[in-house]
Amino acid sequence: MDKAKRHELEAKGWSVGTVEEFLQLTPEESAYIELKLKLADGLTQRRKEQGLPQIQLAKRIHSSQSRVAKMEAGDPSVSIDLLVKSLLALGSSPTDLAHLISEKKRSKRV
Amino acid sequence: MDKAKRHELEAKGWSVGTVEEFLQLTPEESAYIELKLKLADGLTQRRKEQGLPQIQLAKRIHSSQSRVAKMEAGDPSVSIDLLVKSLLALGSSPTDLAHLISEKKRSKRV
DNA sequence: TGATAATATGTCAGAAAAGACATAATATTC
DNA sequence: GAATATTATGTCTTTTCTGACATATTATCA
Repeated sequence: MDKAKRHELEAKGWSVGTVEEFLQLTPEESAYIELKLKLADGLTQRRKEQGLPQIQLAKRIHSSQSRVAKMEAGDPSVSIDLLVKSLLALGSSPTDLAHLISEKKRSKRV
Repeated sequence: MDKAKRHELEAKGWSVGTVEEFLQLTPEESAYIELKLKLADGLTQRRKEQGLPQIQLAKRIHSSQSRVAKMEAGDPSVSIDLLVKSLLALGSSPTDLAHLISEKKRSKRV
């Protein structure tokens, strides 16, 4: 957010902070969530590279389309374990995972 | 294992292979297990660096000494999630985790 | 547009992982 | 080598995660 926008909002009585602040997350909690989101994004990326719909990936990992959707959304109900297993099933190497993890956050298109 | 040793064992009727072969693990399964062991080793390493006994780490992450022991042993009953959360609690950054993951296996002292 | 494919969301029973406790096995120190 | 600290193992109960299903929402394209 740029300074002008922040000041405009604050002038209108909004308190502007990070999502982390808003949700009262500890640094570890937000690090954990960001990690998960990086893996989630990586999964979507890899799946699309291989031209697979979620249902196909689901079959490959013996899961369901809905769970794949939740994985890619970084839903709280999915574990890092499942994400890692899925990435491995798509052919990611440990090094690939390391890259995903240390990568900068990719911003969402608007 | 060196060639001489292998031949010696095979001469005696042993079939020599990898643990992976022995346990009939798929590549993804063994990649998953190796990943877990790397995190487990990293955890032990970090904990000792900070001079903490397992019970102390346990308290910090609101868990128990026995679970920490199982984590460090890479026990099947512990998830990657828990390992990651513990590493984060010890101050590891995402980059640190990435390093752990892409590191070569450390051999056990004999 | 309407038809169809792809994704997202909500729910639930069963499976997996969690913390906790007791206790066994090792290290460490005196 | 006894005393103590640390780590490992086994087994409970409870909590969390999973796959599956139904269904809603959103893209894609004829």
